[in-house]
Formats: sequence, C-alpha cells, structure tokens
Amino acid sequence: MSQTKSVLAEGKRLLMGAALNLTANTRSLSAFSLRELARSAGLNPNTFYRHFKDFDDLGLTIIEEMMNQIRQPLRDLRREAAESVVPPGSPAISWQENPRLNFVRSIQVSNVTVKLFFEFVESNPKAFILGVRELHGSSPVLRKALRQLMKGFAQDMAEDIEVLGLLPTLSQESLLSVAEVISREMFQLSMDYIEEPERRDEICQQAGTSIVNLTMGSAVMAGHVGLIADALR
Amino acid sequence: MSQTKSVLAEGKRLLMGAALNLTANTRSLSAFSLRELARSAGLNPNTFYRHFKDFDDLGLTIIEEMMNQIRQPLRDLRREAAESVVPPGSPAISWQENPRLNFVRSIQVSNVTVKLFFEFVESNPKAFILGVRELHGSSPVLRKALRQLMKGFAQDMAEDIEVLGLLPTLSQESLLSVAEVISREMFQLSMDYIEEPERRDEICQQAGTSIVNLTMGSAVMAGHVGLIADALR
DNA sequence: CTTCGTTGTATACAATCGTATACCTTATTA
DNA sequence: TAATAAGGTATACGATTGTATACAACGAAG
Repeated sequence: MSQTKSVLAEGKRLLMGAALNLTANTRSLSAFSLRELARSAGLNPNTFYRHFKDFDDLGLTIIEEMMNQIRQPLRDLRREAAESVVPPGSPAISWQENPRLNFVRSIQVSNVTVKLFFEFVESNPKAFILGVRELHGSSPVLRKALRQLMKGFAQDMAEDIEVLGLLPTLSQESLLSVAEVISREMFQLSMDYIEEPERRDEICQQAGTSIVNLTMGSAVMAGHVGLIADALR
Repeated sequence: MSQTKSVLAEGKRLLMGAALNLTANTRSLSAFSLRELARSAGLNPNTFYRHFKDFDDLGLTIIEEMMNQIRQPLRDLRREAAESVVPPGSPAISWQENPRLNFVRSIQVSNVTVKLFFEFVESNPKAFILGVRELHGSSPVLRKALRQLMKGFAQDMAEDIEVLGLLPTLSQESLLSVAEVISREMFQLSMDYIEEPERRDEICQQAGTSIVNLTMGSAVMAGHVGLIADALR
C-alpha cells in the first residue's frame, strides 16, 4: 500500500506537477480546465477523478505537501542562522547583561534568515506562487488552509524567537502578532523576489530592515527602550 | 460625447459591476467566462466587445476607476484624522520640543486612520477584494497596474507623514519603505476584515499596533531613540 | 488460478464557450 | 434631412468543456 502510494501514484504526481506549472506560468488554480490540466500532464482527462474529487481537493493536497516540505526546513533555516552567529554550545548572555551583543546578534540572525528564506523561495518558486496566489484566491477552502499554514509559520517563528532569545521579553500575544506581520510581509515579498530578479538585493535588504524596525519597535513599545538605547549607544 | 459616455454607457457600467460581483463572490477575474459575465449583467455576450478588448482591458478599466475613487479619499481620511487630533490652525510643535505630545498625537492619528480605512473597506468591499486578489493574480498586466497603485498609496502616505509631522525626521527612502510595508499590511488585513466580521475589532487594533511598532522602530533605528525614550517616560 | 481493487484509457454527448456576421435602434452631425 | 457612429441584439458555428459509461492492464489477496 505504502509502496503502491509512492511508486505507482505516478498520475497523481504528474497532475500535481502540472497544476504547479500552470499556476506558476499563467492561471490560478480554478482558472484552467480539467482537460487542460490533464493535457499538460500527458494524461487522460478522467484520470483526474481517480485521485481528486475536484479542484479544491487537488489544491488542498498540494498545500498539504507544501506544508510538510516547507515548514520544517524554514525552522531549520532559522536555527542554522542563529548558530552561524553564535555557536551552539556557547553560554547564553541575557539582553540585560549585554544589550549591544544581543542586538547585533539579533540583526545578524534576521539578515541571514532573510537571505536563506529567499534562497529557499528561489528554489521552490512555483509552490510559493501557488500559495500566495490562492491565499487571496477564489476558493474559500484553499484560503482557509493557507491562512492556517501561515499562522503555523508565525507560531514557529514566535517560538524560535523566544527560544533563541532574539528579542527582549515580550508578551506571547504581541510576539505572535509581530511574527504574523513578518511572515505576511515575507510571503508577499517573495512574489516580488521571484518576479523582479534585478531587485533581489534591494528586496532582501528591505525585508531585513522591515523586520528590524518591527521587532525593535515592539521591544521599545513593550518597555525596553532603555535596553535598545544601550544597544545603540 | 461626454454626456453619451456617462449616460448611455450603461452596458459598460453594468459589465464592470457584474465583474465586481463575480470576483467578490466567487471567481477571480480570469476565471469566469465572457458569457457568464454578460449573463450576470443581463446583456448580450457580444456587448462585451463594444467596450473591452479582453479581460485585461476590463480589469484595467476597473482598476483605473478604483484608483480615482480610492486614492484621494484615503488622503482625505488621513488629513481628517490628523485634524481631529490637532485642529488645523494650531501652531506646530516639533518632536524635539515636545516628544511626548507628538508621540501621542502620532498614535492617535494612526488609530483614527486605521479605523477610517477599515470603514472605507467595509463600504467598498468588492473593489478591495478584486484589487487584492488580482495583485497576486494570474494576469501580469493587472499585477503591474495594482503594484503601481499600491506604490502610489505608499507615496501618498509617506508624503502625508512628512507634511503632518507624524514622525521624527527620516530619510526619504526609509520613510517610503515604511509606508510601503504599512500599505501592504493594511490591504492584506482588509481581506481578513471583510471575511471575519467577528474579529474586526481585533484586526483594527492589531493594525494600529503594527503601525506603531513599525514607525517607532524606524524612528529608533534612525537615531531617535532619545526622543522616543523621552516620549515614553 | 481466480478474484478484485487500483490506475489508467477510449468513446461519447450535451452544455457551454468565444466570436464572426448581420441587423436594429438612437443620437450626433454635416 | 440624410448620413454616420455608437450601443445593443440575434443567430450561428466550430471548439472545448465536464463527466458518464465501459473497458484494459496489473499487482495483491484469496
């Protein structure tokens, strides 16, 4: 069964790939015909029904796969970035002890993460195009699924920020709120990143400063002005 | 001619209205058929060709109209908000003179603007749905047009922030960059606002704090930590 | 070896599609 | 008043659509 599913589900995989291609290159998921999809996958139209109930079903399946393929790697990116700045075994130093060190570290982690994120986007452009497109697309089902996915990202990010000590103490809710804004912004920027290769450096840099602005702003508003002031001195 | 255009262009207006309805309620612009559109407008299919070359043309026309109907009102909202906090004739007081006053005023303007913005969204939901949907939609033409529109918003916002003295001095570019992030976030949130009426207060509030975080963060990073610290004292 | 579920194909058909051509009204204008 | 242009309709046609029904290949289970 499991072998059957991974080996013989060739048609299913072909259809999902074709859907990614069509979505990326031209239309949105609900805008091309079943026959067009099948043609692009080199299959008989009816084969679609063997695997999917309708286009929402297809979309959900793709999104689910995206979820598995992207979420964990993104977390790894963040850890990787954090550890590239401070080696894993080194002793923790609190923001109170050394604001400047933590500030610089935080910015570096942010910049490295941004860079790695966009590299990840570059290597999976179709998945991101589909995701962002359907996030505001015509299917309520897909919209809901993608919002949940993005909420998941934000939660991961918030958790990582806390665990890695990337910000002075914030309330759970405001930390999550900041993470949500950041992830929305990053996904939005990923479209520009894909579509305007000549602006990639600029986009990367802008994303970085936006994140810094947001996080430092939230820290300041949470009562850590003194810390930030010290860090900037 | 001008009378003809505004009085007798009934069909054109009907088609544009039908497109808005279809886009808002179900599909994206390129996902419904010409006949479906005409049917929904109560017109003969061929009437479409009397006014539009293709769907991109229709979309551009709608977007152009959106631009005219939304851009100026949004500026007015901001002025209105600013003047509701500080009456028009009153003497200007610089951030250096009184950080706290300017800080409070800035937050109030932000909150009022956010509230007015979402009320505006609520009264033109279809236009916003179409705009946000096609911003990441399948037509490159419409995407480009909508990005320009959003860039325009951001420029307006940056200009207003400067003229109204809502932030300590920032460089032109970083001010514009902040405005771009804010406008992206606001448009994105407008979808949630429309779709989740029960969360409207929460969304409104979150938008407000995000703006404050971003702007204050950018002020801090631009070297105004002292000012902000004084304001928060 | 037979049976059966899975995956894919072939054929078929009514509905819908985009659009070409021709025609009708109405308002403007020469 | 006659001519013209613009806005809208009617009809028609070939292409494409979604999907129903029937059938073929094949690995697994009995």
